[in-house]
Amino acid sequence: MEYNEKQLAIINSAEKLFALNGFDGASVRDIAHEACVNLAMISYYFGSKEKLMEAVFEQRTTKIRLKVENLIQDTSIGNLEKVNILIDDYVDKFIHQQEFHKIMLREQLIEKNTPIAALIHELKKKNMESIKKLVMDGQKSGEFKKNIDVTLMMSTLVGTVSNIITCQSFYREMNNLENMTEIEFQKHVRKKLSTHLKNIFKSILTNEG
Amino acid sequence: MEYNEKQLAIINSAEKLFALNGFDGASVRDIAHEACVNLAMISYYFGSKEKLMEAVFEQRTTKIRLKVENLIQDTSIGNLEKVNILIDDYVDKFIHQQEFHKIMLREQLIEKNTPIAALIHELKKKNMESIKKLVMDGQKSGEFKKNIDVTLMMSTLVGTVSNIITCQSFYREMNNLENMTEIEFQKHVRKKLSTHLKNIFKSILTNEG
Amino acid sequence: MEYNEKQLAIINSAEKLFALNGFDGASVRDIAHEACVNLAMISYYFGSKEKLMEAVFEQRTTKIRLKVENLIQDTSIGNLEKVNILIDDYVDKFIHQQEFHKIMLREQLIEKNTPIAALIHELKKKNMESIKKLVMDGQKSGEFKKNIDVTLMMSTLVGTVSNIITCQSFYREMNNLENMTEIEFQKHVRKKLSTHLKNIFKSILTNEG
Amino acid sequence: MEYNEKQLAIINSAEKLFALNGFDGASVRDIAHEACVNLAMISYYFGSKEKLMEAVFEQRTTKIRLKVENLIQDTSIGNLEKVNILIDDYVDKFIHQQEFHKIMLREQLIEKNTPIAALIHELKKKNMESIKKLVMDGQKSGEFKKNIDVTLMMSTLVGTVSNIITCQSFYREMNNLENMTEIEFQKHVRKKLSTHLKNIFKSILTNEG
DNA sequence: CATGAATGAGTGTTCATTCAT
DNA sequence: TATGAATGAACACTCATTCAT
Repeated sequence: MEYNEKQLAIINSAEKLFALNGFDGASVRDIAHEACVNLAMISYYFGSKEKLMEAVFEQRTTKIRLKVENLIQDTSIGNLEKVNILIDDYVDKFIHQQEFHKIMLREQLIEKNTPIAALIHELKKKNMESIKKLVMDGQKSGEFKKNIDVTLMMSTLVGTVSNIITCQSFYREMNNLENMTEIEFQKHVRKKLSTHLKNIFKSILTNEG
Repeated sequence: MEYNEKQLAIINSAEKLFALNGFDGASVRDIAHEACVNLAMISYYFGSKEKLMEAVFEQRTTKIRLKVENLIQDTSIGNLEKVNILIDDYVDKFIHQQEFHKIMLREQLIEKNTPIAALIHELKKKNMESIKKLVMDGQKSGEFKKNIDVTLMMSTLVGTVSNIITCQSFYREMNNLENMTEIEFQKHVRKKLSTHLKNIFKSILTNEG
Repeated sequence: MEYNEKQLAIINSAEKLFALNGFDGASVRDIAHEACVNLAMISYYFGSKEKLMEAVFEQRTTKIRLKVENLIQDTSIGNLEKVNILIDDYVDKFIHQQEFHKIMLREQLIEKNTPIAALIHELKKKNMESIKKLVMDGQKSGEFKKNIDVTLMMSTLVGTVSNIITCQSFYREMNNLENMTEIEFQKHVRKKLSTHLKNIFKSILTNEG
Repeated sequence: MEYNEKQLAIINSAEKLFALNGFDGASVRDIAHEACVNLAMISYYFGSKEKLMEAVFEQRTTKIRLKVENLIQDTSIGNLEKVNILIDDYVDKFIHQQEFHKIMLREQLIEKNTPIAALIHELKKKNMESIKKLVMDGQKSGEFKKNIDVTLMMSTLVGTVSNIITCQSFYREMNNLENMTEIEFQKHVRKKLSTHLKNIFKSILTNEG
């Protein structure tokens, strides 16, 4: 699906306001105003508020899937190194698409079988399969331990990053980083998170620290 | 603050629907209907929808704080063991108050300075201070390593548990546990999460695996 | 009808708030709060908000009627002097029962046949008959002119006083009396109004100025 | 500000119902029904019930101010004649805009500093200044007496007319005019009021009757 | 006698959506 | 294609009143 300039403006504004106020808390009026388009355009282009949310998801998730699959199939990189690349990718993705990921976190709290829930589920399933394959490869090659709970491991990756992103102002306060610029802070968190998670994963996957 | 039966029914229904649909997605009508009380009772007892949300928080958080502080001060337990108890407490709390914690996760996504945001902030700050003290005690006694990023460590604890709770149906699917009863599943997850987190914390805090 | 202390407190509070906010604008909650009585007491004592309004009227109007009738029948006073006494009475009544008269002004704007409208109507009718008799007496004695439109004359009396009372802050401003105390101002207005109206009535009723 | 047909229908219905029931007594639902428009249109066009009231005022008061000012500046008319024209204008205005003037009377009973109170205040102030100038002109030319209380004089004008308008059914009854048509009655009252007030003003302003 | 609790009807307002143009 | 106007449904909340105690 390709969108014109106005449609993209709507999608971006929707992403921002959905992230900030939630689906119900963000009105199509506000989104239209933020995007500087006529209110009726949203229904006109996307059909409904729900369909707009789906468009936001579709727009942000299409590029994500391929990356992981390509990485797994690359035979020139060791499996632990692949894991480390994956961690860095994940951290980066979260940091640079904070708004979208806030929407995802929110949507996962809803237990209804919405089309968006289906999209998220599929995305996570595909990802999980790739990671499982990666772990099995590592186990076959002797790099990784046996008996690794991949789901739990991924929960730690996703959960830790989500938590830091969600609570970044708290993180700043706890570590006296209130005066850092946003850019500096992102750089700082990126480094810290990367090291922290790589250490954890090494400990989970391999036999020594 | 003590609540009568009807007030508690309202609080419980509110907790459930706020968790399920978010603050804006849950209407006071639905909450009143769920609690089998007249619509006007909610305003009558709590003043407003916002105040009801605050009552939900107040009701759930008052008991939490003391536990951690008491644990820290107990001199009969080793520091690593204290950490393990803390992990088990945390996992249990999340599992048994899933709905409330979903509300907390949601509220933290909002960046506004609501009274509830203040309550959450205070709770987290107090908790963090206790944990920091615990880690320092462990470092003084030589049990724990130097240079431990407590904030990151706690993010891993909270984030991992949150993620598992949020995505429990996905977790069931990934591990072929769809047919487990809710009780069995909780027991299973409790054990798994506990072991997983204790391993991670041991690796973070101490020098060997 | 005799009222106990609480009932009188309610009536007084009702008078104040009805005058300030109108019948619909004053809630029974506010009245109960102002009177420091339980909300349910109002329905309990007076039956309904409407009945409370009637009680306010009944309480304030019972004493008024007699005065005029007695004055008319007094044979020791000249008719023009009677008119002057009447004017002074009227001015005083308005000044000292401002709140109640504001309610009356408001009620007369409503064209519905409420019980209160009937009370007001009866009061005005009785009054008007007395005045008509007074004017006829004066005409018979030769003190007053023929062809006097008593209704119009009374409209000028009532209308002028009402207008001054209603717009007293405007009157203060126009005459640079903003710094006068309430008591001083009432005294001032009383004198001014009295003279003004007596002059007008003399001009209407008699043949020279 | 120019209004379309629907907006004018809303304003007219609002004027009618505000006059009849007061601001609080007239619901936007009733106004919408009276104007045969959808309930939401009122918020859509005017923003709120209060803003609608302001629109009613704005719509009715814009044309009024100029008239008086132009009259004062006309050098071809004597000052007493100007006063008489003013009286006729005033009487006419009240008779033909009864509903709006009832709203004004009501609003002046409220002592809050609403935007409408400000509008009324400004209107009255401007008017009063013009009249003061007119009286001073008359005094300079020797037509009028010295020591004239313009505020009281205007209170008599406005108050008398207000009272007659407010109590017109009582006036009909007192003068046995119940069977007159509305038009005939207006004509009758107009004539009576005009003469009555002109006499009073002559007596107030000049030295003989 | 008095009242806290409770209620159905009603309030003004906002919502996502549709439609005529 | 684009939009100002319009709408029915729903919103949170307040109302005057009632009732069990």
